[in-house]
Amino acid sequence: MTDVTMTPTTPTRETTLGCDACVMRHKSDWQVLSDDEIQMLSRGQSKHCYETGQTVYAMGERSRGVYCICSGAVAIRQFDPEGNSVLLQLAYSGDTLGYESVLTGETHRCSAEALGPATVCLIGTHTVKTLIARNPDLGLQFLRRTAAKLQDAQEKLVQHATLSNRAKLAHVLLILMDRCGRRGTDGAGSIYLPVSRRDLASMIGTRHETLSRIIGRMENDGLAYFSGRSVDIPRIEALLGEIRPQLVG
Amino acid sequence: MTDVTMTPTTPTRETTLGCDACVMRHKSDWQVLSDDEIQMLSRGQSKHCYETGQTVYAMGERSRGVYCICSGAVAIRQFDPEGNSVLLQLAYSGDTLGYESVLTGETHRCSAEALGPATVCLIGTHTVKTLIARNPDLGLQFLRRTAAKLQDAQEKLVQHATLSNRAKLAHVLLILMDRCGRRGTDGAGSIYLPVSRRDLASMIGTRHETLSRIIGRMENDGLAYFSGRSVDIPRIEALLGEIRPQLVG
DNA sequence: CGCCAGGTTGATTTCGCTCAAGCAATGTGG
DNA sequence: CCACATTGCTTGAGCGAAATCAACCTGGCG
Repeated sequence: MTDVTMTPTTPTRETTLGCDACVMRHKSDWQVLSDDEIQMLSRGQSKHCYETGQTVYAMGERSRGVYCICSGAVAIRQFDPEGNSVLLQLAYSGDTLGYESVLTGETHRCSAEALGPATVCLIGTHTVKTLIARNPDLGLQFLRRTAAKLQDAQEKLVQHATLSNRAKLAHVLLILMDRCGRRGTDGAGSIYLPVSRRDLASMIGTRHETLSRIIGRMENDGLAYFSGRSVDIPRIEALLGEIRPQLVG
Repeated sequence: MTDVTMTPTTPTRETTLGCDACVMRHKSDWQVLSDDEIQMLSRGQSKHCYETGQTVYAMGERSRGVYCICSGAVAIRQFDPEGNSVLLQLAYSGDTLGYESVLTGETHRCSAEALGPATVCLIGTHTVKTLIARNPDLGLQFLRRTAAKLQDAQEKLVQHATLSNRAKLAHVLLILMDRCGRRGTDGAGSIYLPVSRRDLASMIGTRHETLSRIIGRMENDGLAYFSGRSVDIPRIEALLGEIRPQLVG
């Protein structure tokens, strides 16, 4: 049972450059906007800096708009009534968060928490709605993104239903490898995990003690070596082979 | 290990009324269309009748457009490499399916199968894209729908990670109760299940043998009585109480 | 009639959860 | 600088839940 109290949301407010100068200008969903729409975006936005562990928005909170990550990584979690948390998604710079709540008008279903120092822009509800009405491509872009996330979530559901915990861990490691891993020359790789063991455990739907044991067994089998938040993977294909363990024929 | 071969997709083609006369005209996502856009929809659409078990579209198939259910129920499944299937979603009349693939241009990630006699309209890719471009509200409607489905899928993920199989079954029963159940006078209810035990088991992420045992225990505890596809629930609130079993302190 | 698919039940084993202790790193206040 | 609490992780023992393998039942159908 974890403590549900969160670090108070008191990020530093910044009033510097507009969105036209943003590094993510051409890499985010907002790339479909024209120059004057970007100006409109700039005016309806405010940039905030978060420290590790600070809350960008909290579950149950009223939506104030959507959040666009300029730098850093953000964890999207949901808490169950007992206070346990499940890490649903990792978001990185360029990702836009929280538009579900803007669309439905309901409160946030998830919390968003900075995993390290992060800068995030809040784009007010009114501005978002105006921009979507003005440029339908933005809505389409969000639709494409949401559809992709839905497929992702469904794939996870299938895996939770069919794979062993060990296979699920292997899968998560491969995904993290793509995202924040460095590839070696000979099919080897290494990852610096952006999350704690507890979160990693919640991602594969198990307890942290069980995760510990799985890690131990994986090290015994020479699949992956964990030390703090660093993971070394001698042969990446070996992890791939773990994903269908029961297919030994 | 189930057989992956499917009943051939040879639905009866119908060339009767247009979409303006459809019963779902004002209940589906297409309700945002104007009269002449509905005419356009009618011309770009073809209606098909499916028998129980017939495939509307199959996983891996190229997308031909989106599918709008006029009547009947459709199961959305995914198969894993071993041939096991996971039932991801139940769709009913008024629901629109398969637009993810239209948007991404990829092949279908899931299969759709008629659970009983069903009539489904196929709206060709070109028509869909034209209509979305012409009336942005349609895209927004799809976005809202997709966002809702995403929240749904995420909620399921949290439940798979935290709840027991018994609690998950209780939850699924409550959802089915809303969808296809009849409420009694005194807090009782009954459901006619639209799916087999195997599918029900896959919905809660377990084997059908285990489901059988859970059902047995639930009957012992007087929570729900199963007979074929009929379920009788004496007290619906009792099921609700099952969902947080470990909260007894 | 025999066959088959779908469902139930039983026996056995594996796996993961729970509770509990221990340990290292970090922080805090005297 | 040290005693002490806290946090994150690991490890162990015992137990309960679920997977697996297998037999068996039942109703529908050629």
